[in-house]
Amino acid sequence: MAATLKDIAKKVGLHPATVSRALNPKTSHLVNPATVAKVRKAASALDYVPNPMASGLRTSRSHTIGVVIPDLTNPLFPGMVRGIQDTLSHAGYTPLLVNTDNDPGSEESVVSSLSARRVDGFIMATARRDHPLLAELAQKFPIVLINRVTDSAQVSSVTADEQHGIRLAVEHLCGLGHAQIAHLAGPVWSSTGHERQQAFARAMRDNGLTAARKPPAVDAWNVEAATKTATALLEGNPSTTAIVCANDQLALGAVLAAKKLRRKCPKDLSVVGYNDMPFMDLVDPPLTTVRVPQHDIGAEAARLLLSLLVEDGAMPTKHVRLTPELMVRGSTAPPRR
Amino acid sequence: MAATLKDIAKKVGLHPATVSRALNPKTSHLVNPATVAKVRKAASALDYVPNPMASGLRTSRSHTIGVVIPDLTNPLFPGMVRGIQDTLSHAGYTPLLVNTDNDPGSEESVVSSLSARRVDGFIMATARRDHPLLAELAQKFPIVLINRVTDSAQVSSVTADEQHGIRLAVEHLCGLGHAQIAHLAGPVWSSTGHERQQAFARAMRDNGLTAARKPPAVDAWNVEAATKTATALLEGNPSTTAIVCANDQLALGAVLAAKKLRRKCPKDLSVVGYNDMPFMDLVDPPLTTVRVPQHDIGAEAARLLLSLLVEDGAMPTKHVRLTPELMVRGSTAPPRR
DNA sequence: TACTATCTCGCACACGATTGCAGAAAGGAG
DNA sequence: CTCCTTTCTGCAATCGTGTGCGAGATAGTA
Repeated sequence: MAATLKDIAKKVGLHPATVSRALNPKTSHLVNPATVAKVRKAASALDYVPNPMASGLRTSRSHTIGVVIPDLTNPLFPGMVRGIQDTLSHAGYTPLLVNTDNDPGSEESVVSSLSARRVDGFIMATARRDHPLLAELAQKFPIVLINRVTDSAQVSSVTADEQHGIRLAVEHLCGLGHAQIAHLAGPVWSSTGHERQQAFARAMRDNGLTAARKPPAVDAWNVEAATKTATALLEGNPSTTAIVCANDQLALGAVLAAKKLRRKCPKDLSVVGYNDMPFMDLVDPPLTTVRVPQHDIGAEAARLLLSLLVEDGAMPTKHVRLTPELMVRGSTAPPRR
Repeated sequence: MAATLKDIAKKVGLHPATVSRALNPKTSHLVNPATVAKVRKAASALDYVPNPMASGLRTSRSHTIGVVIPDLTNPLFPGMVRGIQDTLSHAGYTPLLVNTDNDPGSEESVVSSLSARRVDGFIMATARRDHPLLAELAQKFPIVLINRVTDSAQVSSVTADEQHGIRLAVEHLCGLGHAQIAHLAGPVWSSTGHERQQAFARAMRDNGLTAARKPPAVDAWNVEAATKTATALLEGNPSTTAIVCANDQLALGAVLAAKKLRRKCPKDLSVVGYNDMPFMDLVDPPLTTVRVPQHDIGAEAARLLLSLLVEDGAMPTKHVRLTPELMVRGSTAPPRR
């Protein structure tokens, strides 16, 4: 049905090989400019589109990229995915999207199905600090991590500057007059949970405040788990006037916990989130949060991976950190005295 | 690097063709069970994974499905996409995801890039009521529509039962004692906007109420446009005590409009949304809305498309309607008297 | 004129899997 | 023992592109 190189060749009276060279920008200099033009004209007249399976079979490059995320329904990710899609598609690459639900077993199966598809590389948002599979995979494929990184940093990454983001949150609360500030930490197996926790301790110290040595850590990035942990935090430390949360879901949980304990947010408790998911300006109360440039992270990761592909492994690993921004809304206020 | 049929053949002393038949469930009955077992063992010993480009080239089936949605960052879609992914992957198919931003030009370009990739079929969430490109595409590919349908219904679809969903909303408001109920309609070029509007008129009639002949229609599915239109609605009809909105974004806009006009929701105005996007239980006020089974819609669409693929066009078009459910929350209350 | 360098193009094969066809072997019936 | 059927496997071609190699043509130089 669809036109092939052979059809074009027959039409213009040339050999398919010549047509191939003429249409390929990298080899068209090997053929007479006049015939190139002739071939191009015939190609578009026949609506020729190259068959990616045939060329992929020959060159063993699929022009597809595996994109591995925990869960697409987590509003943090669609923005990043769009950044990836928009950038990759301009370069003739197609992302193949899969979810792991943060389950290592399921990750292994989706990754192997992607490599069965012969993807040319990976963009992964599922890194854990200790991640044997990732190290192994990095031997065979170019990989760029987004959002999270792994401890043994042999893999390139694009993340937000956690240090800076948390500092913005802490200094905002200090500026409002808070001194009893707690951190509601995320899972420690993820770099985001870990780094934000470290960043919090440092930011507190730099502002002359003392943080709890071991902030309570939520064991999953969701509202329900956060509500439980935040309740315990507030019951254990009733003097707390503000909480910096490791992400927006945790912040929503903290607000719910406060509500349960009859503490009004922001009057009795200020809460700061992280990520600025869609509609966080419309929740009750509108959430003060650290906005990370989701689209940019995805786009930058895609660009980085594309350059890894052309360099073909001969590129040093690179860690890009994008700067987040504080969105001040209704969930923070001066402490009650 | 990766093992091929030839490698297996050499190892067990057979011809590649026999190995191919042995490993393919559809042809393995042609080969001696004993040798099948031998081949299988050798295959797993060599970590054999079939090369999809090679088999695709030969069979001209890519085992990929184009999934066309307006915008992944619209929280309505991730749930559907996951339903699609989960179902397709179990059947050995891979979805290729693209966004159109509701722009026909961009839709044409992404669709052509997908057919250049030789997808085996399409799942589309971008149908407009009048949609020439879609009709044309349906000639060449199996297609299943989700969420929206097209007027000339020659294409299978999986949607929510709009009639039923809107009726739930209207009867809920009637039950609370509302009589001055308005509809904030979505874009009329989309079947969802149109059908919900029709459904609203009918539900009102069935409940002995009169609806405005021509409800104000928002021209895009977003909060900003909705706020403007809702403001105009409320200023033009101050006696309105409740609004049924064509989707959640519009409902959020209606709430904002009310706030701007110093009418409290739900005390002075009840608002009902549609879709039940994530976190709609945490906005201010918690949104009463019609929940559509997003994951199920995606999963069902994938199943339908898969059966279209095996039937190879010899299947009548089928329209599946899934039943939505009303989530009663804080944005609706009895009218003030 | 002869020789070399350059440009342009065709030939043939490879990539890895699928499949129609045919032939060998084995088994059964008469 | 012969003939026929069934079962299993090999052969070879094919899908559409890409690419090393070489042949022919043309141009340039001495």
